[in-house]
Amino acid sequence: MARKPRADMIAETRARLISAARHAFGTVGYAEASMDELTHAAGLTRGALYHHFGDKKGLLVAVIDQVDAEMTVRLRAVSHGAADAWTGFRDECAAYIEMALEPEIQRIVLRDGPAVLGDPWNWPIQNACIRSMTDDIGRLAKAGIIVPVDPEAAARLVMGATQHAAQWIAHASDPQAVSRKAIAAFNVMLDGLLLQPTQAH
Amino acid sequence: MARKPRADMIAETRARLISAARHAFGTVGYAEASMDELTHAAGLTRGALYHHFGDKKGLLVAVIDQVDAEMTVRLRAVSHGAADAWTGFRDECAAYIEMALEPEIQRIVLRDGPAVLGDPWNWPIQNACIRSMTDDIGRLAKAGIIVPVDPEAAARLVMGATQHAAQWIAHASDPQAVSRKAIAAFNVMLDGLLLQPTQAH
DNA sequence: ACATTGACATACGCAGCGTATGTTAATTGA
DNA sequence: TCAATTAACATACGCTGCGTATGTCAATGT
Repeated sequence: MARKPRADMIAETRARLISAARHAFGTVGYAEASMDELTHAAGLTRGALYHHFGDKKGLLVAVIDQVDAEMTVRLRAVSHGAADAWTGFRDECAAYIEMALEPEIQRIVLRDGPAVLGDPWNWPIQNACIRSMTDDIGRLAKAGIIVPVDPEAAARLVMGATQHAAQWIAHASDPQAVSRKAIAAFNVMLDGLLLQPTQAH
Repeated sequence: MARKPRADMIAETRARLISAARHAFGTVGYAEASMDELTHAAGLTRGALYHHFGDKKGLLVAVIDQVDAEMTVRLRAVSHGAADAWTGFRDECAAYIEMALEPEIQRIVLRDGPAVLGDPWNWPIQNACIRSMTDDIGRLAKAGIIVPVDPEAAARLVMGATQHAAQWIAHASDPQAVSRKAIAAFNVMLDGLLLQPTQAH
């Protein structure tokens, strides 16, 4: 019974370590997370950790990869389910704001990741998100829906504004009210991209 | 000779420690900066450091305060020297991008600061910059130059886009070309705020 | 002049990361 | 089927580096 191939055991070990690390990094943060406590919580020792991930940073990379993959799936689902390109783009921005509000994503991907690993422009992380948004904007520009603008530049500006807005909301005393204000201002800025602005704020 | 009052000696000690820390944090980063090396470079020991700043984080706070003060002065100079409110606002945004390109500011204020101290919405840092930009936008809205939008929300979105753009530029293989693209896209977004867009890209 | 405060140095303990070494179980080859 | 080898993990160690406790000496107050 329990005819488990070795590869599955290894995958499970890795998954448990990543899961424990994800929880620790997401709550107390990367710097405060102890490798001893982390591995113990996963029912393992630091030996397993260093065997699989090399060092603490390697573990962080693995965690970020996992979170980023989930983010990409969620974003794709949003943009694919939209009626037209423009609303799809807006929905994707809104979805990104909501994701950036989640403490785990905010802490691990948006703060500790860049601080520990260096800025994300090099590592694969977030490039998936950027690429997705860049493609959307490129299509919108080609279709003549928005003003001709460099797609990647626009995508990066939008993502920057989005992340900032999310952190602002997350730390506000009244997140609901601040969220409304941020979304309203955000829509104004996005309308600025349209060739025929709705001006329907 | 050298009739130095005690207060001046203390101020000089603090200044030397902050200066050494600023250099270390700005080059190798907060996590990799050793307090021993740092204080030794300043001709002192860790005793002085812990006496004045409490702990490593306290030193980081002091460094950030200093850098932030300089940033605020530079931004105010830019906005005060502009012909009209709108160009003043644009100049300020451009100045902020340029500042965010400086490695010291990018690393200490924009990356390590938030990661180590938590998000900046609570500490005084950057609030000066935010306040300055918020005031500008508020005046522009009151004067009917831009669409009615919550000033703080707009300021935060603009700053977010700005910081992101700066990091993009800083890590590009061709910073000049990327900078042009970013500025162009940025102006498009800002024009979206205007009631009578120039559309002169 | 003497007491006191405070600026700074010295010395110590301890946590935590990384590595070197050991142990056990699964896979390979004949 | 049974070595032999490889690889997954545990154990043990050293070292760096932060924070604190203690000591010293100069400057200020009376």
